[in-house]
Amino acid sequence: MATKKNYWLMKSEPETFSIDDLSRDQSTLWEGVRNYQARNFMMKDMKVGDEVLFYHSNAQPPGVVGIAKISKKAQPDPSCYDKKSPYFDKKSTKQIPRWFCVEVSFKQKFPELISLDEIKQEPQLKDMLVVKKGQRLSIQPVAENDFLYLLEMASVKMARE
DNA sequence: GCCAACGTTGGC
DNA sequence: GCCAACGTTGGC
Repeated sequence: MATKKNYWLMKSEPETFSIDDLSRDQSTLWEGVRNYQARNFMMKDMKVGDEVLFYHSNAQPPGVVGIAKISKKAQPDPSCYDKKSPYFDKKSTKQIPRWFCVEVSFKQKFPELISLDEIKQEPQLKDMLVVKKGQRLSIQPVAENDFLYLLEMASVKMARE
């Protein structure tokens, strides 16, 4: 069992749930993940205290808008039992839940987003999954170095203002 | 709105 | 277990 802190990138469409929504609510259950790879990251690898790059997808421009942290480990995703929810899944039962979600808490909103384009322009960040073509996973692991480098980019921007 | 890149489903 | 058809994601 790893004790070292892990880093992640989590995508959300701002029209559905933005960094401002998280800032207002302070914490949220990350419901609606219906991809096994993403689910497995939440179930197996995410720990309370892990830090998260909050990413706006389908946005103009798309990019990292702030920082969040994992505040509760994975639990069965309540939205898969809700017939009215777009995330309802009749194959998921209370006895054998198929989908899980973690709780994510607000940490910080960047004064200015780090756009996908800027990330692509940094040779340092070329291994980040988010810049790779066809990488659609909504939850991605992030290397510590890349996480820190991105924070540095955010603080440089801050200082410039 | 388009479409490439995937992931999932279901017939066989 | 293969694979075609279909659905989704998400940048552009």
